[in-house]
Amino acid sequence: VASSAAKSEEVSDTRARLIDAAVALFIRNSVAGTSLQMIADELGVTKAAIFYHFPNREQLLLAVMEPYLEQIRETVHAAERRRSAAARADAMIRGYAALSARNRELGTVLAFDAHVTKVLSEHDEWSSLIRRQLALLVGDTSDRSATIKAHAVFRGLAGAATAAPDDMDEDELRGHLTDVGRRMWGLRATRRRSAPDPQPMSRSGGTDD
Amino acid sequence: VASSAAKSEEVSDTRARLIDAAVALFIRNSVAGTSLQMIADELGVTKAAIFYHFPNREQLLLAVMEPYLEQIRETVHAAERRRSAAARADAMIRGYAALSARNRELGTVLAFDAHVTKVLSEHDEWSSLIRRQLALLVGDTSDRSATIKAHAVFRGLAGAATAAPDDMDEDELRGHLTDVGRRMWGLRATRRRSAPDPQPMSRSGGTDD
Amino acid sequence: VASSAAKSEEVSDTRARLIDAAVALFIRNSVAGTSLQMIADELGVTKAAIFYHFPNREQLLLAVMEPYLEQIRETVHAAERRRSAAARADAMIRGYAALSARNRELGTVLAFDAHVTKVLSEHDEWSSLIRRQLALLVGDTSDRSATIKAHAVFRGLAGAATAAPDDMDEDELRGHLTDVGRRMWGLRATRRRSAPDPQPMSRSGGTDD
Amino acid sequence: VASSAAKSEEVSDTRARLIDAAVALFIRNSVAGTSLQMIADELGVTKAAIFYHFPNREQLLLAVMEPYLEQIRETVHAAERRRSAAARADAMIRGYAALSARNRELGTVLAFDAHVTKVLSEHDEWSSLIRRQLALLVGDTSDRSATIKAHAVFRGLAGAATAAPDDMDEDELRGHLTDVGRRMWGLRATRRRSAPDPQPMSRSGGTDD
DNA sequence: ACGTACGGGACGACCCGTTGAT
DNA sequence: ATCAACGGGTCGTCCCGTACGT
Repeated sequence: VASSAAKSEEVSDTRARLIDAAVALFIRNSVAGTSLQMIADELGVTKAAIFYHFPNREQLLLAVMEPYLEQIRETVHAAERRRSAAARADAMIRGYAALSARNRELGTVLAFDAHVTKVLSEHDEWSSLIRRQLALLVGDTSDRSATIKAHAVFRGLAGAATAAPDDMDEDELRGHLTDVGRRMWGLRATRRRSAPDPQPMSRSGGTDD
Repeated sequence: VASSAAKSEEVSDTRARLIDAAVALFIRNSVAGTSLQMIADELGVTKAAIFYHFPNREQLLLAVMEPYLEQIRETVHAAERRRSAAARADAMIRGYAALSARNRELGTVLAFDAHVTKVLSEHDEWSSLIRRQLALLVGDTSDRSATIKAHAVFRGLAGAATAAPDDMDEDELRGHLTDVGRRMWGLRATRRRSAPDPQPMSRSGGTDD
Repeated sequence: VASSAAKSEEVSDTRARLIDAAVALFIRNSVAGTSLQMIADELGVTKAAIFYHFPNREQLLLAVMEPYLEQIRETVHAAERRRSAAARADAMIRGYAALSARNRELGTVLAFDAHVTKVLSEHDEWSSLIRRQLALLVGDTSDRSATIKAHAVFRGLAGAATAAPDDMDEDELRGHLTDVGRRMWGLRATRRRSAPDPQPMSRSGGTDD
Repeated sequence: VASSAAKSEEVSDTRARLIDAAVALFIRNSVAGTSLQMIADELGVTKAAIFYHFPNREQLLLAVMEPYLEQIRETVHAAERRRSAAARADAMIRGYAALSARNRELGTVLAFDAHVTKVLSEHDEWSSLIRRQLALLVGDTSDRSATIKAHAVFRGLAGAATAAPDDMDEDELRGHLTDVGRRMWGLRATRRRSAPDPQPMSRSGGTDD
């Protein structure tokens, strides 16, 4: 059992390290600017090693995105369980802020890369996830400005995360992002860790406090 | 005179059409995903024709971005002439909203493409322009959240522009964007629900108050 | 052991055959006139195969030149060990004659090709080797004609080697070249008419006296 | 008449300047390393101007070589008029030395460039000229070493010319080259402008004294 | 006598992916 | 589980030459 476990750890070790190397290079050079050769070189292996663990380039990209998309999935699921539309929106904003704060660099790369967007749109599961994520803010009203505002929230939060100074920790960053996101959406902002806002608001806790 | 004018139109015709084709393809396939061969094919010419009009790929990209960057330059110049910090920030937000509304699709591509960002950072004039654009919002206060908020504004507005429905005209879109931008920045939003601008405007509005 | 040896022979086979093909084509078409496609076609492989064995065209060229440059290095080292200036000059002349006779065709190509000269001048090791080769004849006297004479020797010997009739063997050619070289330099010519060397030699003679 | 003369001067002016520019670039970058575009740029004209004056690249190359080949032709003609074989050889050596000294840089480029050699070999007039040039030294004897020596002379003299220090004037250089050439061929050298050799030798003056 | 605008075809350098051996 | 070796294709760049205008 021990040797088998050790073996399977080793087995998946290279796979995990390949993903890590890919992440690092995606951040440095963007997705399109990173070749399989560069990833292999980063680990000191050959390209063939990559093709052993992944059938092709796209599957490697998907594997890189998986943890990030999983976080989105959880956030969407949690938000969808809220009862009021306002609570759903607030949960989504807080969740997306937390998610962006947690994946400071990779998040921006994945959120804005054209190739990533295209790949996601071709996988039904992911594209429907994106739609549900949007629907949590927009609702099903045909408010002409809602879609625009919702996009502004998502792109704004994702884009702002990379701009954070290096010495700002994840919690503070998440606080700021939640703040901006709520304000964009028309909610009043709660200042975390500072003097709490006395005004009552649609309280719908979960990830905060 | 007529023939001369006709000639000079013809002369720059291919060059202009090359830029148009590049714009269209950049929007469809992103910058990195567009090869010179694709652009040439779009016009039914060979790659050699491209190299006659542009010394290399980067210069073609720069020519594509020029009009967009020129709009940014004008907006920054206009905003910098305001006296109070709040007026400068508001002018910048309104200007960027107008700019994003005017260049609905190309703007998003240029604003988020990693390769574009890199090319711009290598040209001193453009990189300093980007810095000034940011400084108009941030000022020189060392507010830890200001930079984050400013990035959220720019990325949010640029990202939201593409999401607008096709039948929404430029003015309405600009109104919505200005709205979100102002709210993000903590200013009160005016003129919601697309109340039409009463003031006459030279271009399609934005830099005046 | 046998299979391992056979394998390691096979392993470097294509690489060696690429160099051979390059040598043959360099002789026929000069260095500048030989493209990677031509070399690949000669072996029935694709350009990609070349790029697997060499990182770029220049490294292939360097690999082609290496054995030739190694011979120059040995000759220079041997000549520098002589005590008197006259002995050093004579050793260099005899060595260069032997070297030119041994590399009848490739030597001429490499010695005169402008691109080769440029590449060598960019590698410190090679350029200093060329300088030392020259210094062995010129010494550090400021004789105005010495440099000219030395160049005449090197270019003359290298250029004359290709002119040898096909049925002339290496030893006879070397004898003639040594002869001319010595006479150019003002030394008395010995062993004309191809009197065979009585001394035993490791390779095909040249650096011994 | 005056305007016509002025016109035809202007006419051929560009042609001559094109040749000069080509010569300068051939010296700097070798023949193969010089494109028509580079030549056009050097003069500030377009490639079309080149194609007006020369039907193609090869004809331009031929025009560049013409003056140089003309000098060879004269030298060969003069040498062929001598009666004894020794006199012909000496005349050829002196002539080639003078020629190499006069065309210090271009001579080396043309004498060693593989492409030039190939082009010359395709034009009967030039290839026969080269043969006659060689025959003047070799004679028609089938001396196995003669051809080799003759090549050494020509390549040696041409190659040595470029090595001359910049402050050495043409006359001195010619003297040195004549010296080496004669010594290679087995003749005793005459020191020009220095103390003349007292020994008698096959005197066959012409271009010297 | 020369410029404008372009075609057609190379070139070196990468790319992703596959095959067989170990 | 990994490597050596290679195919097939595309990229940006540069080449020579040409048609047409003035």
